[in-house]
Parts: sequence; C-alpha cells; structure tokens
Amino acid sequence: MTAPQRYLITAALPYANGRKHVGHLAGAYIPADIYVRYLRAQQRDVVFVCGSDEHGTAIPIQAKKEGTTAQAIIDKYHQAIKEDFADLSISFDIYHRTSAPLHHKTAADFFDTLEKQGALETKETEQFFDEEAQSFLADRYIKGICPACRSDRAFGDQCETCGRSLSPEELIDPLSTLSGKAPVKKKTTHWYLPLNRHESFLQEWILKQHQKDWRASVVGQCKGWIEGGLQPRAVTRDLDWGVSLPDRIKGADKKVLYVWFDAPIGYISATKQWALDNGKDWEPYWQDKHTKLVHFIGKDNIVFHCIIFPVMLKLHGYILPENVPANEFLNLEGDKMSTSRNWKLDMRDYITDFVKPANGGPQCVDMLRYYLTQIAPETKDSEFTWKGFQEAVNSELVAVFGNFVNRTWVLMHKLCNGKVPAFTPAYQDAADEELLTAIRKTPVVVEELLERYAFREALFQIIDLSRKGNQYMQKKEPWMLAKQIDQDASAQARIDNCLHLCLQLTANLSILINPFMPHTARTLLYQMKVVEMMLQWENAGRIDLLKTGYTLRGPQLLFRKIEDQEITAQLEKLKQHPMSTPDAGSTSQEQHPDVPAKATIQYDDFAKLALKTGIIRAAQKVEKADKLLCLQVDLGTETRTIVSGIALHYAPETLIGQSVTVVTNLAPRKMKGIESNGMILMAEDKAGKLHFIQPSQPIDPGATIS
RNA sequence: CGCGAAGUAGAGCAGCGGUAGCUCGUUGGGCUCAUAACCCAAAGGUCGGGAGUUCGAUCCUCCCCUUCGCAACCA
Repeated sequence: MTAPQRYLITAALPYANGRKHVGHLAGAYIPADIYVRYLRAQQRDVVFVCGSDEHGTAIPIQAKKEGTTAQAIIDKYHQAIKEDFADLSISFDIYHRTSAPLHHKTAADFFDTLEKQGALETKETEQFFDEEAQSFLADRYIKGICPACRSDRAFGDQCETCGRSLSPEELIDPLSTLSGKAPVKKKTTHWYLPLNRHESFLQEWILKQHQKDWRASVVGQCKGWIEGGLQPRAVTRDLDWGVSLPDRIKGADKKVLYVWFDAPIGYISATKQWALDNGKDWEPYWQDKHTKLVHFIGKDNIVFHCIIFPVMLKLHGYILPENVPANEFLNLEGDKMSTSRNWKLDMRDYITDFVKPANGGPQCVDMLRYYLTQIAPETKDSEFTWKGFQEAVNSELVAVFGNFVNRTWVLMHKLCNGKVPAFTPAYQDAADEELLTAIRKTPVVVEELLERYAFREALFQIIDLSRKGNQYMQKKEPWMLAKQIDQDASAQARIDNCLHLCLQLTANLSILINPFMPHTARTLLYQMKVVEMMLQWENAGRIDLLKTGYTLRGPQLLFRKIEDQEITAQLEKLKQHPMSTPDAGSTSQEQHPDVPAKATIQYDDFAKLALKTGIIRAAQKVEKADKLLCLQVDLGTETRTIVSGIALHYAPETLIGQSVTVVTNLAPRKMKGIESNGMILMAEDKAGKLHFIQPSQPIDPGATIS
C-alpha cells in the first residue's frame, strides 16, 4: 500500500467481568498507545478505538454467582476499566461498549448483510432445552454424571472432577441447573460462518503477502489453523444476553450473536460513535483502502483477529488489517498472572499505590509505562518483577535519562545565567560532531523501529541517546572549564557550546520520549518554556529547537527513586493472600507458610473452622498442573472433591486409603477448572516435604475435630 | 495427542554460517556539575540436550527435553 491517508488503531476489547492487570496493559494497550501518540505527533489522521466487551455466557454466570444482574456487572467494570485506562494515560479517542444500542444495531446489521448475501450457512441441530425455564441451555448450564470418572460434578463443557472436556451429549443423566429438571432435546437452527470457503484467500493473504511483515508467532499460528483445515463456526447462540438477531429472522427470539462475532464489530461501532461525537464520517476508516488498520492484541486473540474477523470484514467489503502485532504474555514474579489465584498486579492497584500526588503523581504513570515497554513480551513471554521495576526506574530513568537532564539544567543555571547559551562554530570539535550525528540519526532509527512495532528497541534507542548525552558531557567537563575562565579566554565559549548542545538534545529527547512517556515530555516542555507544538515529530533531529538567549526555568527532577521498602511492601502484598479472591477472601492449601508469626486469635475465630477426619478414596493428577491432585475424600456422610497441591510429594496411587484432616467449611474454589470443596491439612518439614496430619489411630471418616 | 512460538552471561534481550554482543546487576579504578549520581575498565556464556549437513554452526536439518499459547477466570 502507498502512504496511508488515515489510520485506525484498535486495542483488544477488555472483557467486562473484572479489573484488568498490567499484563493486559503491556500486551496491547501500551504498545497501541505508543504507536498512536507517535502517529499523532506526525500529524497523521488517526483514530484509536477500544471499548468493553460485555456479552458472552461468562457475564450472566458471574452475575448469578455474585447475586446480581449482568447489567450491574458490566456497568461496574466498564466504568472501572475505563477509569484505569484514563489514569494510565491510554489515549483512546473513544472507549465504547458493546452493550450500547449503536453497537447492537451495528452488529445486527453486519450479520444481516452477511446473511442476505448468502455468506452464512444454517444448520439445524438438537440442543438441550429446559421446558420449565423455556430456554435453551448453554453447555455450562447442564449438569450430569461424567462418563469417564463417574463423578456427579460434571457439566456440559467440562467435568469438575477429572477435568476432562465434555460435550453435553456425553453426560449421563443430564439435568438443567436452572430448574434442576431433566432437559429435553429440542431442535434449533443456528447460523454458521463457513470459514472453509475462505481458505485460499487466507493462505494468499497471510501466508504469502504478510509472511515477512507479520510477527513469526502470528503467521505460525495462522498457518497451523489454515493448513489444519478450517471448519464452519457457529455465529449464533440460544441465550438471552447479547445482540439479538435482526427482526426479519423468524424464530430468532432468544437467539443472540455469538460473542466472538459481535465483539470485534465493537471496533466498528466504536468508530461510528466517535464520528458522531466529533462530526466526522466513519466510513472511510473501514472502507477506504488507503486506511491502515492495525489491531493490537495478546497472543490468545490471534485467531479471531487474523482469521475470523478478516473473513467477516472481507465478506462485508471492509478493509483488512495491515498488521496484527500480537504480544506474548507477561508473568509476575515467576508465575503466570491469574485472576482466580489472585496472582496479578491490577492497574488499579498500581494507580492506588503509586499514582497519587504524594507519591509523585503522573511521573509514576510514566515509570510503569517505561518498565512495561522495556520488558514488553514482543517475542516471548516476559516477566514483571518489582525488583526489575525498581532497577529500571532507578538506574535508567533516574540515573541516565533524568540525571542527564538535571545536570544540564543545573549547569546551565550555574554557568550560563539560566539562558540558552550561544554556539560558536569555531570551537566545534569531534565530540560535538558525534553528538550532533546521534541527534540527527536517532529519530530516523526510532521511526523505523516504531513502524515495525519494535517498541522495546525504540525506547532503548532513546534512553541510549540520553546516555550519549551523559558521555558527551563527561568528556567536555564544563565544570572543569569553569575553573579556567580567568586564564583561558575560550573557556566560556566552550562551556556554552557544550550546554547549548545538551539543551538541544534535551529538546529532542522530549519529542522522542513523548509517545512512550507523555508526562515526562510535558514536564520537559514546562522546563524549556516551549509550547506543545514543539513535540511534533518532524522537529525531531533539529538542533535549533531552543533559541539562543532564551531564559529557561529552574531544574526540576523528572523521576523520583523507588525505595527498597516500596518493593518489599509490594512483594509482601502479593504473597500475603496468593489464593484469595476479591470477594471470597478464602485461602487454600497451596498457600506457602512463609508468613511469620500470626496474630493471636480468639476461640471464636478457631470455632469458625469445621474440621473433620477423612479418608482418600480416589486420587488423580490434574491435567496441565504440576502440583495439583484431584482427590475424592470420604467424610463419612459424603464424598468430596478436593484439589490439593501435593502432587510433587505423593503419587496419586499411593494415597488411596490415606487418613487425612479436612477443613470442610472452606469456601469452594476453582483450580484448573475443577471446583475444590475443602482443604487437606499438611505439615511441612524443614526439607519442604509435606506430611499428612492424621489421627494417631485409624478412626471412622467424618469424625469432628476440635 | 496435534499445531504454533520460545529456550544465548545473575536478569532482560540482540545476533541467525566464519574469532559470542548490548543494557542492567556484580567487582575494581577515576571523577565530582548532577537524585552517593556520572565516566572508564574487568569478571562472567561448552548459545536447552543429542545426532547430522558443512572446511567450519548459536545460526541449516532431524530427534528429544522444558516453558507458553491454541483450550473464554485470565493479554
């Protein structure tokens, strides 16, 4: 494509069922925001859209769990997520939501268009139906006996006991969880998107045209899908939460678009709303081939953005994404981030702990943006550590970038009367030349890296330029020249030359850093007493940005240091309740007992525990979890499923008949998709080996312990 | 199971056929304008393991191991 006339940038729509964490931020939102700010600085016509994804079965399920409505859930999290993004300076032109009427209409129309042109297929299948609730049942709403392990805790999608994935038809004695009655099979018609018809298009478009410019993991993933053969994919569901089908479709009441179909259309409806709000036309952004569309997403979203949505777009006659720079994942202190295990750093937590005036305010936003970009998982999973955060801030932002600016300002005030000193070409030397070359070249390099979505490297180049500034100054030693002013007539001129260049370099740094750290750029503008217009990208590389003789403000520190105690406090906080959830606050047997002395409790606190003896009747490894065993524990009156983190210590087959102590009134907790109903008490010896706590003599299961 | 991606100094990453590089950290030295900072130097790697192709492999081929994703609690 020739030079794009306009850009449409999207960032993955966050699912509105909870707060989002820094992994989301590093994966999609920060890179997208950097790219957009860069384009804006280039005066490009760019629209940056995002919004909440508010449909799908997970939201009504969660609402039921929390005893509230789906609407209440999405309202709460839509607002919360929107605020978090705003507080971290993610500069969406619009943050929309898929529950908006405009989106419902847009998505329904999109479906309608495809349906009318025969791009969809219909298929009649038999699905479970609850006659009492008068509703078709999502897989998750059907309960029965697992064909594999005979547990009665199996659902239409997965068995909670053995973890096996199921289809509703496989369940023995299926029951509806809505009414508790046996569902009946009922015929229903659904629409399918026949992806198989588009294989050759995808092959040509991705595997040929974009083989080079898309990331390897993205192309590889697509290749696997395409060559494995694409299947028609259901576009509709029988559900009452989502986008209703167009009115003209008969019998479509209680049918909605499948969430994966309506969600990406959210990008389109968001663009429409933005256009309405700003008196613009939305059409060119989705229809004109001179528009460059880029989707920023995480790697789990590749298939939707590279295969499915493009097929939808093509069928509708819209433009295709020019690139889909998917990032890998960000781990946290050695472990995957996980909502259920509460092992994560929510954006809100960072905002609360750091981004408040007493803690430095917006500079802390830039610190997080800096660190997350510096460790961005561009080619493989990467890791957020608090120590790493501290080191990045203290030894790069403070010590290199901030320090360069600060010493420049301090010296300029001490040795040049607080004014931009003149540059005398007669005294220009090799060190000056070198710095001037670096100032001219860096913007070109950074630009080229940004165009390739190599944000981490681009940021490094900018910090490196400030490092060159430090080296230059060290070589010039203006503070030494200051001692020679009396003897050497040229000393002041050489001081002036040095600081003149340092100041011009600072002006350049503010332009270059602006997409990454907008607050820092603005603090620099303030110190330089120049207007925002200077940040236009075309100014980068110029060495006459500050006028000789212009009076500048006094020095002001750009970044504060991160203290050790802040880091230890965060680590404590993270490790304190690794298995608790925001609402339940329960803990699990996986918790490691590094906690030192615990506070004294009253008898009543102890009495809250319901402890019983039990005997393990069955034990089984949990799939894809190193440490977890799924146990069936006989408690006399009942047999419970308990997931326990002891797989590294005991082989499942050796546990049958083992006496154990069980906390029976612990709130249920899902681990690896299996619901655990209790906790086995274990003692850990010095070697870290876990031992069962059990009665000294064998006794009947179910005995209470007090 | 299968399909993808990744495994390079303590950490984070480059390199992708021809004497292993960068940043941070560590150690030592120098300097002092600067948020005890800055500058210079050194130490530190059998490039996940094994086999093969080649005059020669971190880089190509095959096998294996580990991690992560595809598999909606999660980017």
